[in-house]
Amino acid sequence: MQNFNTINVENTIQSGQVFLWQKTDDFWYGVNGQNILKVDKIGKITSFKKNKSDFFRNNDNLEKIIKMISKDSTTKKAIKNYLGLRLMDQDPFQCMISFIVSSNSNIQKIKICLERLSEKFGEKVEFDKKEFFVFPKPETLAEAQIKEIMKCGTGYRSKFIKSAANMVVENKIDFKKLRKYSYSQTREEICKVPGIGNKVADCIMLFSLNKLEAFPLDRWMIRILEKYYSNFHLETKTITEKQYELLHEKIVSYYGEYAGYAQQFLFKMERENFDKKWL
DNA sequence: CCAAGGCCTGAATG
DNA sequence: ACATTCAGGCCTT
Repeated sequence: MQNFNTINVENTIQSGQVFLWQKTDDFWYGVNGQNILKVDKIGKITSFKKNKSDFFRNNDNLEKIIKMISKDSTTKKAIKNYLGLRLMDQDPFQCMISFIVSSNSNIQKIKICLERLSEKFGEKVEFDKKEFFVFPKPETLAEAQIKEIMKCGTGYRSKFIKSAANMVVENKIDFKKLRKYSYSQTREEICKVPGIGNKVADCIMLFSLNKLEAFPLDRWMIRILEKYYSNFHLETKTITEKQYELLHEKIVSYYGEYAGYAQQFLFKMERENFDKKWL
């Protein structure tokens, strides 16, 4: 019996939100900041450290949300096929670095870069008789040489990583505050970080700052919207900042305050149709 | 405000 | 083989 409270762990982890996850036996293990999470097939979490966060957002009213975003046959189909897909509430620093790294890249490479960063700058821990590297702390990356960060394969994004970490250390980016800010206030703040534009900002907000109206518009989402919808398209050839904002406003007025969930269902469906790899 | 080019890197393409 | 293109953007001109 599927109901709205059932979590499809497989689909959730394999939906482009997280990168440092692997499956061993019947469990998924993942790095979440300074913590390691172990998830069974129904989404029950045990962890290396105390885990007080609602990682799978069980407090969201999925029945209400799904009712609200079920606006058309395309969305309904995506929801029907991938019921149990959740948004995750990640460690914000790891999420921020992850999506800075993601720009102009692909999932496989992002994963490798993040693994190397963790190995090089994160602490080695043992959990459940296995070894893991937790995600680097902001201080560590802030103090790291750009040259050394570059060795992880992050290329021109390396200097962004360092200064982003530095802004967190200096409290210019305060995730606790941002979590309480509105969507637009938060976006304004995190877009001050070099390497964070509209798309990366939306990912960080949706996946780690509790901003469910965030709707990341990457190349895939633009393609999806143009394929299935007649009124969601860009007026320009390239994704300019203005056009991004206009399209985002249209989307939110269409789907409502939980638009981010709609994005995740659509993205998952279309990428599966094209048989893209997730991790 | 928009278009165009550059950018690390590695896999895919010709 | 080897060159070119492209990939889940961002920044500068």
